Amino acid sequence: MISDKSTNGDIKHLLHRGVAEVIVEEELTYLLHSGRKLRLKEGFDPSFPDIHLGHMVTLKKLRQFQEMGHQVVLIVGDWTAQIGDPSGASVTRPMLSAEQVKANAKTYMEQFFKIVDKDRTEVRWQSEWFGKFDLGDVFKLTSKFTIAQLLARDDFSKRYNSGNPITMTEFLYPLLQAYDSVAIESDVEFGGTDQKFNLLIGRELQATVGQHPQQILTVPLLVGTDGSQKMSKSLGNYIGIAEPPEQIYGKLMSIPDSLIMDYFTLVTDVTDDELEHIKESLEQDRTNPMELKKRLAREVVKQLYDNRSASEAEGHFARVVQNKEIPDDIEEFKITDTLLKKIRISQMEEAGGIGSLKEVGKPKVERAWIVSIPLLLSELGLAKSNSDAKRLIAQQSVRIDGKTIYKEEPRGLIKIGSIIKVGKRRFAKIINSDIIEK
RNA sequence: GGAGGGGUGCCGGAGUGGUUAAUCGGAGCAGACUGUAAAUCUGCCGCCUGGAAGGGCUACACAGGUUCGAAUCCUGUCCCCUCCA
Repeated sequence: MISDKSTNGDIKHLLHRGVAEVIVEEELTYLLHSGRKLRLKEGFDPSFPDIHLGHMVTLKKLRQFQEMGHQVVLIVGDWTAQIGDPSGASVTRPMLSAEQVKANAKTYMEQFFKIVDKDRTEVRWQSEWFGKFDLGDVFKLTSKFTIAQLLARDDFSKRYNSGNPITMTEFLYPLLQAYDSVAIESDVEFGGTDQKFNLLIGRELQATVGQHPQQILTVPLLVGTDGSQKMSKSLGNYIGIAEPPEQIYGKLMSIPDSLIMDYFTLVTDVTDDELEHIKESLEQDRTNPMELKKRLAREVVKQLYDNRSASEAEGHFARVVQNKEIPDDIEEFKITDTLLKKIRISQMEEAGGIGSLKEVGKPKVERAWIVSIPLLLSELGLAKSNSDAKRLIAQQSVRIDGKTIYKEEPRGLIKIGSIIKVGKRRFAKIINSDIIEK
């Protein structure tokens, strides 16, 4: 049963904070007052399994609805994923195999339930209904829409007019999504503003089969860390909610100032009053925006992890980034005979003779090797290739145990515990091999 | 079915026989400046080799061919787009 504790104020806040548009607002407001348990539809394509902060905006909204007693219906788009959502795309997307889809869905849901309440979620797979679809059903579905209707959509018409291909399956995509709404008898569907078209088609289809058309709630698209395009995995400007706290914190610190307000509004729970304060201090230049970003980063990490992780991430940031100290969780690489062979040990008398790995394997044996630094970097993945490594060295951005490597002398001394630093942020540590290789 | 246009490096997009690893822009990387912000400036930006100068290899849809020499010309194949039907 739905609690009727929710006041008008609550509902207003629910329908406005972090919301782009509600269709139809009066109707949804009415439904929320009605005491009925609403079915909230959220679909996803398991094509990219990682959820990022951009998705989080919708998920937070779902959570808020859940807290008022409503039911989320999560639809796994195992059919539509094979088509690829054409929304906002300027090119046709590649199709996915069924296995990929399954694996992705699993990962997705693990992340999904970090934010959405699992107990108030019903998970449905599209294949439940589309698995049974035959050509007759396809005819029935497609005959309800016209090409003109589909071309009304902005990204389709743009592509069409600029001579880019649109496949028939892409045209089908919105119809399938719409059918999902019918299949689960959705009351409200959620999505980013770029989904508006698809969501509206859902309303139309529901109406034609005699269902009450779903309400639509769209959320603004979060701009990615690059500050210009919407956050998306393929653009590489995203912050994944499953990333480690320091990563999330660090990435948030790197967003441009112009996005601070958006991020606070969309992905944190700071109160509207606080939002107002933040806005003012930004406008009046009262606070160093960096401080506001720290607050933001803390808030987000706190939500995704906990308070402690947030403080730790902050400490990490202060030490490593601001004071340029060496991080404590550097990636470690075992030194092995195979590795040494690859990076060419030059026999080294001055360091007291070069050890073979047999000796290295024994703990406490102090050994050092002179190795080719370019080879070392590419072997350890700190550079893309040998040539790349050489360029990095030429730019004097490679340091081993604090000593800069110069291109005139691209060899260097490494030993157990050596710290290799490339650029400002890439680190690696050499550790002993506990397995003695042949 | 007919007519026309096109496929170049991560992306966009020049280049129509040699001086082209291929103009330029974007992205990316490194450096300066900073607040891991913006803006700006500098360098790099196929792979291998060399401390460097340099050398080698691979590359302009694919496969052949012409030529001393081809991203550029010819033939075939594949793919894409537009218009007409």
